Amino acid sequence: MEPSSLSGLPAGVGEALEAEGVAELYPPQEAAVDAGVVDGESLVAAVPTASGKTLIAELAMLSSIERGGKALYIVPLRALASEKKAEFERWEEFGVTVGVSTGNYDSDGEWLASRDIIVATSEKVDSLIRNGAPWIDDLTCVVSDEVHLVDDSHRGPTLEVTLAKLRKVNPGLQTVALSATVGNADVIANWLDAELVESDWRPIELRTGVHFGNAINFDDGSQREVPVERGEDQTARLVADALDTEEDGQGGSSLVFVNSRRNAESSARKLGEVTAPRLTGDERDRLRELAEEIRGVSDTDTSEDLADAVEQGSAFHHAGLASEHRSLIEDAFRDRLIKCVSATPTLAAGVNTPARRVIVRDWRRYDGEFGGMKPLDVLEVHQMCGRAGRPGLDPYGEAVLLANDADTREELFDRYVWAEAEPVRSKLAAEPALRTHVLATVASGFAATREGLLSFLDNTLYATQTDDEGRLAAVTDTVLDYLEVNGFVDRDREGGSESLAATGIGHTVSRLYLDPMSAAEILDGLRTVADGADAGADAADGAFVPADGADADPGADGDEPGFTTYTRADDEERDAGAESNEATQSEPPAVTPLGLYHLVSRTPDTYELYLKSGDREEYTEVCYERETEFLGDVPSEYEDVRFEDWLAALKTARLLEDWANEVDEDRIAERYGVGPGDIRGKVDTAEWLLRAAETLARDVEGIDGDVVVQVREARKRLEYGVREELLDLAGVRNVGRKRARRLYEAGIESRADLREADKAVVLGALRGRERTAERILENAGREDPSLDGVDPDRSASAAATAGADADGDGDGQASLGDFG
DNA sequence: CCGTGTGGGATTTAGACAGCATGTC
DNA sequence: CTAAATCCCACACGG
Repeated sequence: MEPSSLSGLPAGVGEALEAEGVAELYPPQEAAVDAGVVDGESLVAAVPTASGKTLIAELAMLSSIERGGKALYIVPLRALASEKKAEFERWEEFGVTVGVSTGNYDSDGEWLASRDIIVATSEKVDSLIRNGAPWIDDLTCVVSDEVHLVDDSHRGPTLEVTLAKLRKVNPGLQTVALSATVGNADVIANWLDAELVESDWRPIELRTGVHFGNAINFDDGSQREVPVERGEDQTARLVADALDTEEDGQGGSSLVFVNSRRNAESSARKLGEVTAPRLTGDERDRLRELAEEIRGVSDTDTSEDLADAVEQGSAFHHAGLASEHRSLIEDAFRDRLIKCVSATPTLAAGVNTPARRVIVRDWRRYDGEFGGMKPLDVLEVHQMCGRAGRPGLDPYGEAVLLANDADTREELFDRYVWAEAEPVRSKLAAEPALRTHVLATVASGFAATREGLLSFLDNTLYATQTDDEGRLAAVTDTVLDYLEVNGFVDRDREGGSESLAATGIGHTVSRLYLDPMSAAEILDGLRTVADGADAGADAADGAFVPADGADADPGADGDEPGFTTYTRADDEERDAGAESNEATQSEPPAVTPLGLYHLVSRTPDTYELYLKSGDREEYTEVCYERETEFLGDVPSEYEDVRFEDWLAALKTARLLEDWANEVDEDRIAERYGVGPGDIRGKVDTAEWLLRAAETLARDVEGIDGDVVVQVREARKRLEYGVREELLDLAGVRNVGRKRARRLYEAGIESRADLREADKAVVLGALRGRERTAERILENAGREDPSLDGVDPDRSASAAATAGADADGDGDGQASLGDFG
């Protein structure tokens, strides 16, 4: 079937596809057309990665738009949103407009409403529905990329509920779901009332095999000799082999999957010895430039190590990298400049980064709950393998699993090569998931009664999959109790039915996209400040918290009945013993940034930092030293199982405090054992939660107005990464934490000072960077920012960084360090 | 005395979505 | 209940 023979697409699209080189649709694409994708039929396409799924989605969206409609493309990752947007923008010449909406990159609502295609993450779509984005009603086509992620216990329920809502709002909606090949695609199709197209077909041949001893044995029966000498590294040998095998005049790049960040880094270092000797002089030069760029992103050890590896033509990739690092690596790998990337699963499901050869070095990963090394899911390994073979560059792709002995080789064949991916199972019937979605469903008007709620939930994948009819209702009731007790939902039981309505705060929480448990924790903490001596009694009015840590169970996968007991906060207090609570009961604690950072860090919306050995001791000490700063009760060190989590949150809070005290990034990375990406991530999350806290504090009665100001300041200090006295300066564009501190040390303490100050001093403080200084003066609103003929005042830069590296101990003074 | 090598026990362990506007004369 | 690479430190060795 030729693209130009398709009817229903905007004029010229078929021809344009042919011009792109799509002379003939791929078999799965043709099957999708036969199933009616261009005629508005719903469809589930369960086909391998890189087999033309995106074109199926494009055919659906473009034909829908041609009929006067509007399409939404849902992605699982922010990075994919921009990738897809760029891809879809090639249709703009046919009059099709594209917009994106994600947490970081948001276009204004009205502008979005005018776009034909909107690309967004599932959470963002959920949020847009909660906030009543008007264009949701206009959608005629929704595409869900990587739907098999409904299986994810944390984010799957959001996708599931969001699709159910979209379909409810718009009954005629064409739903196109793109899935990896999974065991039960038919169940998904059944749920979405869609046709099913299932295929193993790939445009580029993929051979999957296992290497052991001197050869790779492939699934097609073929064998490739790759002898490994004694003492030689298996992975290195395979990477070298791919590089030395020229196809199209070029050696093949490799992607190595490993099971930890540290392994990724050490693997990249070792493989540099393989790639470096195979680089051309030109490549070496370009890699050196790239390495410099990487060093410029961040001055942490991680960044330095990455740059060192990259100079050798090898790189690592994991979530500890800053996002700029990640895209630099991804781009250079796609450009074949970097020959080999050692990665954690970040690259398996992320943006498109194919390689000739994929090496799955580690097929087991540590899992605390499992109690040891757990074999990866078949689906995950298949996704990794699917990265093998670059369309248009490689004639074939090779995926190789590594075995140390013959038994393992057989096991790997059985477990992964011959195996079908696991069936997808909904994780909706777990408390944390339902807590959020029940509130949102009620708040945004999808249900006004308990029965209505249950009947709405009947449209989810969970409902079509479960054999236990009562379970969803049981968890829903538990969650409703929780929401009612915390004042988010009003229930009215009359006769046989029960009406539900979100309270004012309930609406706010839903719109802020907070986990209701986070909101409860935050409100509880803020109220402690409001009424001082009455704090305990006040908390008892509204704040109930699960006592058994039910939420700390990420494995709640819908199999075990949820088990939660609710305890009044003041009972907790009594149980916990008096020693840690005396201070909070007798007088209102002064609100400090640390207190607020801890408050948001212990919320289920913040991912916990790992407590290393020695951390327990260290943070227990901090806990006592700074006892008065915590908002709410401190769990007892000896009697409360939550103490461990509390300490982990304290570690996060200290990281945030350091950031807000201008501690250098590399120092923080070292002190907390994290990468630059982790720091940015923590700061971002905390900023988001503090903003939400600010809104909550304003909306709720009984919270002191002064608290709102404190929350805002703590948040702004995180946003800019500066101490209080630099807030004004750091608000000027092009002035970050470093420049603000230098200006301040030079005597320029505010935006107003910038407008008045001696230009020579400004220039000196900015180390003689004329262009930068001019831009900054302009942004500060100076009338005549020109620095022509101004000589930098050298003495102004001498004081730079004094006090900038001080350890934060929360009293606003530089201290002598943390070794005392 | 000190740098270097060795061995065994201790330590550590993947990923990543959301909102939203502030200060001034 | 399950692993394995790496780190850390003590200790031995040789110059």
